[in-house]
Amino acid sequence: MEPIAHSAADALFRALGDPTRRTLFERLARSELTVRALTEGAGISQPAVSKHLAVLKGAGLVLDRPQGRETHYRANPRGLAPLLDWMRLHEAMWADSFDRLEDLLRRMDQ
Amino acid sequence: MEPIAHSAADALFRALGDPTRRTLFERLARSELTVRALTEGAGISQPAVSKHLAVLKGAGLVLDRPQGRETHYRANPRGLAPLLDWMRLHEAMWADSFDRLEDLLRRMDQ
DNA sequence: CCAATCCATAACCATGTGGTTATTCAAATC
DNA sequence: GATTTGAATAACCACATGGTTATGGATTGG
Repeated sequence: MEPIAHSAADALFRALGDPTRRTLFERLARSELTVRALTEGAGISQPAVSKHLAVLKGAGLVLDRPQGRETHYRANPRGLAPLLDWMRLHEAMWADSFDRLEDLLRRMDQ
Repeated sequence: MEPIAHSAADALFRALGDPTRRTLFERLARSELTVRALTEGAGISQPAVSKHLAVLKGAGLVLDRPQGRETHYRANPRGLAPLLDWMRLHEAMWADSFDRLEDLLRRMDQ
């Protein structure tokens, strides 16, 4: 249920604001993993992991690939694009540091 | 549920995750404003604005300049640096994924 | 076919968060 | 000096959030 129209950046910031969730995302950025594999070492229960994954998926940060009874998750390479878009709005505040990321964004948009 | 390692990126993501707070930050990125000026047009009470400003200040996103009975706030030009650092940390990761994909496509072409 | 496994969902609980109004203190203004 | 004004703090409240255990549906394996 979404009574208010949140921007894409909203969902991204909120999703990444939780350290546990950000850790899950970082693990998925390295390799595709099942929920089972993610649960091991996460320090929380499997349902908690599933809920975090649902949030990450809702923010467009991860993609899921159901295969039989297990679900494989991986990072969405373009998931961070809206975050880069938002940061570009404030480019003036740190323009000198922005060039490399801007270049990356261009490559991701291909 | 005791997140021990609270990184700077944590505070940034959490602070920017709230749309009201991000709007305040964006206004301050344009010009320095008093709490009074920020409250007008924010749609919330003055104490609510003050609390948001305290969060933004805690995240290093804004700086305050008390002057007499009013306090002027402005965006901290270096406030977004940790966020940029976090993205740079993952830049290599994205690039790797991207390179692997390019590599795969190249091999398929032959 | 039956049992075990993987994952999502439901139901619940404690704490955090964002808002309010009331209050206080310092500083302008009269 | 008295009053008004700006901003932070306190006290409180409703709801969101992140965790748990319990459950169920689908799939795999013996």
